[in-house]
Amino acid sequence: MSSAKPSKTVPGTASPLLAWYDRHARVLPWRISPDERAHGVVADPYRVWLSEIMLQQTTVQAVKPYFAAFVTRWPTVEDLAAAETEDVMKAWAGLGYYSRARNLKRCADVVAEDHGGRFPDTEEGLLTLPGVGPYTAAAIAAIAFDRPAAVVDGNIERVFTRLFEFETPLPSAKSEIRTFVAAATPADRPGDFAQALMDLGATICTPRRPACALCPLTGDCQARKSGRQEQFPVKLPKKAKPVRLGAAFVAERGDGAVLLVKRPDKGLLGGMTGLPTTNWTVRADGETGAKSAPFQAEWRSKGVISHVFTHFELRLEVFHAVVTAIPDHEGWWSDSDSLPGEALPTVMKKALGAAYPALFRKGKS
DNA sequence: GAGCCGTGGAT
DNA sequence: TATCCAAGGCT
Repeated sequence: MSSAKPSKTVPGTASPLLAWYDRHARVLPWRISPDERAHGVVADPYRVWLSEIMLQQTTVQAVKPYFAAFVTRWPTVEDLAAAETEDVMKAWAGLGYYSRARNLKRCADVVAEDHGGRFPDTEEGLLTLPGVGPYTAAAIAAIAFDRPAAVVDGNIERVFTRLFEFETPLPSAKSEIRTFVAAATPADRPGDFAQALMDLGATICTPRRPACALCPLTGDCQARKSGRQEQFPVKLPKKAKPVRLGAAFVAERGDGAVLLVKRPDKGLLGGMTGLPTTNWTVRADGETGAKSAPFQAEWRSKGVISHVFTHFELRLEVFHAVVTAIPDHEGWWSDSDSLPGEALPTVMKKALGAAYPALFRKGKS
């Protein structure tokens, strides 16, 4: 239940917002500026789609270099469809949420093979694509095809829960928010409208200390009127993150190459490259020491690295050994030339950094 | 609906 | 240091 009353329209919202956007739109590599759009420049659906997938739960700053690398290497959806999944995973390494990368490749294949290389231009059609959910379908429909879709992301949730003081905690309030956004979305410039709301949420209507004095909607905002703008959105309390323990093993061959393995396609770090590890368990038992190594060697501890995942914290003890006899073990040996290009998630680079401080500093390659 | 799924920057 | 959280989707 919400204290906000349903309404068919949101008077005065679209016009001042778009006027603000015309002056203050962020300049982003995947974006058509409001001026360009007004002069008939059309967005490239491939770039809009790629950016929207990368931006899921990920900051603009983190996405920028990945977006540039992808569009340089794979300028069109056909190019991406022709790529090897393994190369896509390598290019995605470090960005997180790796199921996005697999779905990205699957989606490119579907668009290339089933849709003649053209993205569906309706929300319903886009929703059928792998990795494209309600938000992304609406965003692509609005931004790439200028359709009046109700785009609701985290920014827009924050803006609307403040405008109308939604007391219902997220995520329960989502459907109600969507109704309000749909009512507010104009038939004219729906793509710019959605991007304007997101820019407003990112730069003015921020989670903490929103700059209400600079907001084009400040006169329409109920939370601002009552001075409770920082109380919204209301969210359910979060669960504490348990700690899991484990061990990782850096086996070095005589020539310096390191043994790597491919992780299962599903689950944590699915489809990515990693070091051989134990299972990661909440119990500090015999499965976390050198004796749990995949094969016999002169294992020496190189310390414990800590890494925080979405739903648990990992403390990983890293063991290193120079192996003389080549062990019978799955995987491949990667030398110093190929190692930086492997599909290694950040936690694995951290573990390698414990064994080779000079090569992997702070988890970077 | 709720759990799973990464990472790095800001405060 | 601890906490939050950023253009969510899948199961």
